[in-house]
Amino acid sequence: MSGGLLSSEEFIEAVLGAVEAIPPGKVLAYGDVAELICMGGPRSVGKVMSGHGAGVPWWRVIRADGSAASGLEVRARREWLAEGTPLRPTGKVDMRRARWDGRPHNG
DNA sequence: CTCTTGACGCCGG
DNA sequence: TCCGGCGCCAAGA
Repeated sequence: MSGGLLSSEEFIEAVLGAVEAIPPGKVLAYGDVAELICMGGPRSVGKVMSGHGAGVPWWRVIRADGSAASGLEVRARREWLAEGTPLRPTGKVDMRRARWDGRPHNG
């Protein structure tokens, strides 16, 4: 099954795995996810989220400026409020406080 | 191979 | 803060 090189499914699994690992109240930018899994780029991550993000906490993956994806602003805001994600007066996520460092919060 | 299109990112004005 | 421009990565026509 392995074509040798990275299959698209592996990339998809890597992205979804990283997203599931984000603790509640924290977020990652699309580019952060790409760096975390050392694969692809922000555009590619967005592509995966668009097609396979329904089963993971998609609201924890946002733009680098703290805003949610187009069409999902309202739903995302609801989730952010529900799990206590640090928000700015502008309605965007406070990236400075909410950005996940990538390490288990248990420590 | 070239052009266009995305749940993107950074810089300038 | 709002826009426009350019770069980046992958897929489709």
